[in-house]
Parts: sequence; structure tokens; C-alpha cells
Amino acid sequence: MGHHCCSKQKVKRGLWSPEEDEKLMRHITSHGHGCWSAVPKLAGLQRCGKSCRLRWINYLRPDLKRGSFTEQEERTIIDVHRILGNRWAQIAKHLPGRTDNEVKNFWNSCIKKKLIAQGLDPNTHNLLSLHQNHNHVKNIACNIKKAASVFSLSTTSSTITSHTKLDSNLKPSALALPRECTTRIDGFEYKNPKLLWNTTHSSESSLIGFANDFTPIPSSSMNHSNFGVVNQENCMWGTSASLDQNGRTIARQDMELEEEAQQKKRFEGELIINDVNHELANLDSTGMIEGPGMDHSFDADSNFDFDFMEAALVPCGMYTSGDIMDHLAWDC
DNA sequence: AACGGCCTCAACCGCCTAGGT
DNA sequence: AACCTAGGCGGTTGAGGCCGT
Repeated sequence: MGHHCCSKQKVKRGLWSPEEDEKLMRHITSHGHGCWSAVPKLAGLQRCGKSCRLRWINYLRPDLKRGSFTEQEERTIIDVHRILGNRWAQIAKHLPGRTDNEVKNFWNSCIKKKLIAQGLDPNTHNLLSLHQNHNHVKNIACNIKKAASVFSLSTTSSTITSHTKLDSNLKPSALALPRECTTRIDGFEYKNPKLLWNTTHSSESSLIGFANDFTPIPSSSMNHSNFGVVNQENCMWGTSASLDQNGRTIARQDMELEEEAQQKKRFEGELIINDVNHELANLDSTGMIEGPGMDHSFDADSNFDFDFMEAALVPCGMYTSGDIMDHLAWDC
């Protein structure tokens, strides 16, 4: 077959030899590439113009950056891809010294898998469907359980409100609960518990837990300091989109306002924890949340699983109660 | 050491678009 | 308007390297 530009010529294919590279490099550095279809003849190469162009752009160009992608570059690729999709050439423009081919390969070999491992659809950047994603959903529900547990173990008699600043990377957001509810965790009484989450993409761990407008009633003296820590990869709601539909950078402040509005939209709803004290008795109290891939088996009380998953996931607007019921039935 | 499966990445294929005739 | 050509781009392929058994 071959390209129309070179179909009549006898051209070499496959990997480039150092001699060919040398010829192409010498020709372009002294004459520029001009018309690519003329380059092979002028440079003394048995290649088609397209092949020369590709070799120059992807390998010989002097301004190419070599080596592994940095964390920052990876972040940029994910952020831009979220907006632009598989437009590799556009994405590569945000990464000086990187080519579209390089970005595409990196995406297909690394980033895609990471996103899937986090329970995200690499095409849409949204959560995978519940059935596609059942292990991750379990992890989320389990993390929330554990976060509740850790919180209960780490609370002092001080008042923690939804506005309490716990960490510079943490942006607690209040949830308006539509009605009064009270729950008890490890002897603490929680009035109107609120879900707390982190919206940033810091390289450090993100936090998740429950905050209240309550004054816990200690039933015993406890040592405490931190909320449960959830690793970044477990933070299902983190996002830091920083480009608009045209690939322009959105001002950080606008972005945060938009983000906050979206978060509020997602999280409006109530979170009711039923008899958590009883259910948490079987969980460990190390306070550390494990990474993806863990498979904590839920106990026999499937009603509790359902309640917890419903409380955690339905208010996000991502799943319906029916989805969760289906999921649990399917999982058995 | 040999083998097979998996992964990476350079290169190719084929389609699309813009510009020229 | 229709056709041709070059360049650009995203999807796909396959050689070669790595790793576990």
C-alpha cells in the first residue's frame, strides 16, 4: 500500500538507522524541511516524505524533551484530556517538548490504567457504572465507614463545625440537611452529621470524614488528632479542571467558584448513619485507609451495606438507590 | 536457560482538511 | 465546482524488551 505521496517510489519502511537519522538531521538543519515530499530526494533517503516528517517531529527535533513524564505533566494531560478528549496534538501543545505521539502512548500505556484503577472511565473521567466498578464502590463505601470510625476515635470534646479548617488542602463544604437527625458513634452523639470532603488535587493525601455542628459528648477519654486519611487515588470527587472548552486556562478563582457550585449541587442531600457504632465494631481502628484494589468483605448485614452505600452515593447524584440494590444483588 | 505473556513506543495507515489549480 | 496534493492527526500495529514462571 503506502501513502499517495510515495506510492510510486520504492521506499524503505520500518525503524530508522543511525545513518538515515544523520542524513535527515543534516539536511533539515542546513536547509529546513520545506516541502516534506521533496525532503527524501534532497536528503538522499529512500523514505517517503511523511515518514521523514514523522521521524523529525517525533524523534530528531532538537527541542524535544526526553525522559519520563513528570507528575505535573501527567496532571496536565489528565486535566486537558478531560476537556478536549483524545485530541493528542492539542494536548501536546500544553506540554513543551512533548509530541502528540508521546502523549498518546503515555495515555494508553499508563494514565488510562490508573484512571480505571481509580474507578474512573478514561473517556469521560466520570465514575464507571456501578457494575463495571463494583470493587471501587465497595472501597468508597468502606472508606467512608472507616473515616466515620476514625473520626469517632479522634474527636475531642472541642466543637468541630463544618467550617473548621482542618488542613490547608482541605476545603470543608457544608451540606444543608433537610431534617434533623442524630446518630451515635462510639459513645459520641452526632447531631446532623455532615459529609466532609476534599476538592483539591494536592500531591499529599486527601482527607475525608464527617464534620458536625455538634459538640460531641465524650463517653470516655480518647486520644485523637486527625481525621482518617484517604489516599489521593481514593478521592472520588477530586477535580481540578483548569481549561475551558477551547483549551484556555480558566482563572483559578472562577474555577474554584464553579467547582464549589458543582460540589454543592452534587452533595446536597442528607446523610443518615444508622447504628454506626454497632457496625464499626468489626472494623480496625488504625485510621489508615488502604489503597485501591483492597477488597474488604462486607459483613452479612446487607441492609447496612445498602444504607451506607445509599447514604454515600445517592446524594452525589451519581447512582440511584435502584442501582445500588441491583449492585448488591448482583454481587451476591 | 527457555518460554510465554505483557508492555512500551516508534512507525505506519487511513482519514480529514486546507489550499491550489 | 471538482479534483488533486500536502500536511496533520488519531487509531492501530508489531518489534523488541522485560518479567514471571
